[in-house]
Amino acid sequence: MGDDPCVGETRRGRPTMNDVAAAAGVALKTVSRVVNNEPGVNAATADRVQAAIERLGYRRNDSARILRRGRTASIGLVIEDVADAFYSSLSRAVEDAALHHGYLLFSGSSREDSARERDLVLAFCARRVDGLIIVPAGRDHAYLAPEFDAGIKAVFADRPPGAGCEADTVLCDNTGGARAGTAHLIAHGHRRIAFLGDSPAIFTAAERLRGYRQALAAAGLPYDEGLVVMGPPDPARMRADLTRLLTAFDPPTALLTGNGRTTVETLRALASLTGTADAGAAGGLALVGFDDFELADLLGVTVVAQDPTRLGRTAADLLFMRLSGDDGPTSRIELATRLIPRGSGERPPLSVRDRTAG
Amino acid sequence: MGDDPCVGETRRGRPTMNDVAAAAGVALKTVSRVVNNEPGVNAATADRVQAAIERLGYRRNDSARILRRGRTASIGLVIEDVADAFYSSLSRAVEDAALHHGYLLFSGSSREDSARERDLVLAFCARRVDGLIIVPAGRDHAYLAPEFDAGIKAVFADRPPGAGCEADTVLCDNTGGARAGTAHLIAHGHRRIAFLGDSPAIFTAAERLRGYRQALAAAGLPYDEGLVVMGPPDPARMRADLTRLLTAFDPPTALLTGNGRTTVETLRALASLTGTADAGAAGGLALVGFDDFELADLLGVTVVAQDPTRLGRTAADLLFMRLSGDDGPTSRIELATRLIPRGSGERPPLSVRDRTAG
DNA sequence: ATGAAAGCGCTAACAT
DNA sequence: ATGTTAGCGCTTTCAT
Repeated sequence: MGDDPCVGETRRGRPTMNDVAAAAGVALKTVSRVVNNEPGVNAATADRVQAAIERLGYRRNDSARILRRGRTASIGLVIEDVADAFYSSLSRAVEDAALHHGYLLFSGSSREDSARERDLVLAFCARRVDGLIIVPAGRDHAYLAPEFDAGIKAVFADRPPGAGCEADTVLCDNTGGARAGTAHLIAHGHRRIAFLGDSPAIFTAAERLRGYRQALAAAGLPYDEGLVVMGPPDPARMRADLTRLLTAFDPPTALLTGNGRTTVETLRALASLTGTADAGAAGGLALVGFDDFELADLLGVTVVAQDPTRLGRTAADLLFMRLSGDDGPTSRIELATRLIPRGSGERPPLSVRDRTAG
Repeated sequence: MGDDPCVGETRRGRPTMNDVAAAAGVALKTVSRVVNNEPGVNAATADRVQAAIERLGYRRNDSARILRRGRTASIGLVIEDVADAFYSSLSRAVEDAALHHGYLLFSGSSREDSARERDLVLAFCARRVDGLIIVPAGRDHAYLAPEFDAGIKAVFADRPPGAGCEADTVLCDNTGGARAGTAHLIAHGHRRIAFLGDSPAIFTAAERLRGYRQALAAAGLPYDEGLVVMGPPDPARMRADLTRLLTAFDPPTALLTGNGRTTVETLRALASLTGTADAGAAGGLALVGFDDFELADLLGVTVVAQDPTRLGRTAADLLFMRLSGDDGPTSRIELATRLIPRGSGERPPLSVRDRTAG
């Protein structure tokens, strides 16, 4: 003690392998071997090095390691909003997979802003993530071309990449799910079914609208634009739209809501409009929600359930296959949805009930 | 075309500043200046460099930059579980703050596992994050000492650090909230109030139990261990415990549930036990939940609301103050809770209602 | 089993 | 306004 190393211990912000080597009286490379569990180090030497590491509080600087090795063992995840239950479940699934493969995760929310999506992706690329899982906000992914050239792997989740961008994609069966939900309402006697969707610029919203129309067409029902409301799930806007719908001359007897937040806001609006606390039955309207949500079971809300966990896991699996060298053609997977009847979607139209009841 | 740079364009995984410099016919440093928007570059030169950057698809390698500069402009966030609404709201607030300050965010979930908490934190430190926001799973943070020595800043959120670890901390007023919730039930005539909390090893669960006891004591009510059930919110276990509680000789007339998941699982269990869909009123029991949750308004559930967004924002503010040089004494902030009456907590005891009704 | 030297791609300090 | 040089902390390659 008292020699050079001691000075080194407080000198810079952090001790380096050099400091550890000096403290342990070995060469830099030996420290590297110990830190990385490489074979070919005498047990006694290794112990000495380990002791120095602990004494100095040494931690390997991964920036330097990454710079040298070229691989970062990290992936980037861009979603729409962590605070949304759908995406937080997806995040968790991706996180689990990353953990399992020994990868670290960068994550960020695009807030449905394509510039922000790009900035996040490029920031992650600047950190040289090995791969990306992207829920795209934008429809132009030309900015990814240099990254792909550089060997970065990307998987798109929930929404496909923009035209011209070839990449693995995992989607939910949006049209099929919306078709099934609509058909379910039709099967229960509804003829005037309103669709309350998110902003039509969002891929999933447009696809679900398509499924709704397909189901109407398949049943020979007319498509009435007056029954379709698309837009971000703003409570005030939705209340106004619902009021308009329900007080119209020929109001809908059933609603199909386009995503979790829309469903929840619809339930709120109905509760306040009809003054009833029993949201599931509000106004006697039938309701099927696209996307399951916490407590939908207690509220008795019939839903077309997606599986965000499976979505995340599938996307991660695909990505890690690419990262382990898979070079096959890109795949596009569509995950099935599942209709869960809980009461709100099985009510017959009010008029029919009136007739049978009266 | 056809000259050296073209070879360079496909040679390595990624073009470097050197490649750009060669392609633009300038020196490395000039490229650096352009990339980093440093002043002192002729507009024409800058354009030439910019063109080369775009042509080659150059992106700065942040690992190299970080290695050289020593600052990473990134922070690490360790929470308990992204898929939990409380923590995903907190995450989003931290993410917003990080974005606002131009920082990138590493995040990970500890799953209530202290080893995993430590691994995540140390992995983030190996990436040389500038700061950390930690919702600790463990109670020993000695492993952070070398990181603190190295100048890493950490803020603890939702739960305090282990003994001997001095760091900024932001908590909710757990005891005060639980006290208020319990007092609310007592004020509505309840004398036998059960407490359903999470595992007692969790700081917040223990604090809330403390608040519950304080309120009982303040009202001169006895503490009955038979009315207290602590444990992770496993549906089956909770059903069994609730059944036992409610079929006991002297059952509680009110419940205080210890966190969001516990509240939700309690509602589920009550709904299935009493066979009623009206979860809020299930069994005629009064109920106050600690922590607000989506749709609690529709279900009419009275809660003691925390503010996870504010928690995250406050923690981030504290961290960024430290990162910008604040070196004052560590602070410990307690955020107030808010009791939101929605019906379930205002019901008088069943026996009293029987008496007045009959 | 151990070590010396080179260099990953960048920025900081110092020329010119 | 532009260029040169050194070196961040590590891994790789090649000795010994």
